Amino acid sequence: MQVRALPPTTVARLPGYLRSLGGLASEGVLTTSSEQLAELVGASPAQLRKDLSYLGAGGRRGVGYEVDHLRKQIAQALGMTEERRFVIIGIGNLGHALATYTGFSDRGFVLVGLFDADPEVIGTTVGGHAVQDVAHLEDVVTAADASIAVVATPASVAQATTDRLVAAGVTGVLNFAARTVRVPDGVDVREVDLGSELQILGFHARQRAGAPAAPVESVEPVPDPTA
Amino acid sequence: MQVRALPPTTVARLPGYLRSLGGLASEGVLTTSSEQLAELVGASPAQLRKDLSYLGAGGRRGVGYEVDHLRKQIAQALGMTEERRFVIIGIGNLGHALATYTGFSDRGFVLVGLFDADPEVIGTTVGGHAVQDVAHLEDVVTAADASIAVVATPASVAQATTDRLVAAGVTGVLNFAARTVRVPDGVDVREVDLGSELQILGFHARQRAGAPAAPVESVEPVPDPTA
DNA sequence: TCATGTGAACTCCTTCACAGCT
DNA sequence: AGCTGTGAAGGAGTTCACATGA
Repeated sequence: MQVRALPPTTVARLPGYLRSLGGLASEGVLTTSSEQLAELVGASPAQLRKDLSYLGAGGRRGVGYEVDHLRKQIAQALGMTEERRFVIIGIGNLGHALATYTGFSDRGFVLVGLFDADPEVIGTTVGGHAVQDVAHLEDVVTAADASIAVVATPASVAQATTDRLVAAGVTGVLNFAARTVRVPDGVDVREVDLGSELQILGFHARQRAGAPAAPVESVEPVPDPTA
Repeated sequence: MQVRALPPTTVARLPGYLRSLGGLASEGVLTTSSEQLAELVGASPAQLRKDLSYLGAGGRRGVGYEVDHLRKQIAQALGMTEERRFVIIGIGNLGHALATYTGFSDRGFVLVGLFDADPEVIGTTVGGHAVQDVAHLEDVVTAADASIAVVATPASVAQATTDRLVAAGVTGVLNFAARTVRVPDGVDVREVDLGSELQILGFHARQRAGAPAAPVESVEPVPDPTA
């Protein structure tokens, strides 16, 4: 046996590892260490070794990891050995950018359909794909056997759209709509709310401005003046 | 005293709570319960109460939370009582979409500058803002007192751009570039890698296809056949 | 000698369950 | 009676530190 159960946190870090390994490979590096790779991805060497050990990564003690082998190993764990087809629903500003984003195809994902509900948008070509009427969503998802969908619709229709996608056989949803969507067990959702990301940064900016909240990691251990 | 220290996980959930509360408010709902709100955001009631208790949320036992008061409380915790100015660097497909994305201004963030290095892009107008030469980055960040930056540059210049931003006084960076950026203590980064998000979904898709890895949550508690 | 692999300690987060107000 | 607030229990993830093997 090789792989048992990967903690979700480990899975979430694997793409980053793979990215950095790709960088090393393109520089002609053949072997790396947990310390070097950790530095590149911004993690601790111990965490990296623990993560890789779940994969049965096959590092050599005293030597390190073979870059190429490690890449294959992670790619396999992430299911990149098979082709994954995906669709994008909602071709507004964000959907448009996502449709032309090279980061998806770079990683082996194949875009098989763009959909929108706006007659003005339907029929236009974006990134080499004609935008189709969202009414035909199920047909395409089924015919192309798409397992992943990117939802970039207005918040008001995000849930209904997701329900349709799931009914059509999609098992993974990347949701950019400003609304949390519910899915049945066995289906996976990742919520990406760009506004929330800024707000989280805003929280920390507030801390720095001297607001009464979370402990600010001061460089020097200042003695508590209230003590 | 009111607020002490918010766990990072709690901070990350607050924007979602705020979003759902906004929905309730627009429906004219005056009071809510941890159970109702938890259902909306997809969390457990206990977690919600715990999170809100860190804020000194002021729910009434036997009654619930006053929607309007709670919104103010969370908004304050997130530093939304002050205006936050931000800039976007890299006006490619993604940067373009981000510049016209309404989710930022909806939440009180004020865009004060767009930057790019491409002469073809510099001078064009996107979302009512003229794209400026990235050479002038520091001037604008300083003059407008921008505390947050959105990095949507090619990976190759993401680190250098971030360094410049930090030197100019930015304390929060939202990084979309396909490379992890390093920042000094006291500066906050959030990495959003869209390709990674799909890959994480790809992992789970692979599980479902019957791959030898993580435990699939089966609907029925199947007895272990190896026992 | 060197860097991995890994049990164990530790820290953090979540869930539980009920006391405490309204 | 009802729902929050919260110690305490439980679970998960991270870090430590060293045995292990090249």
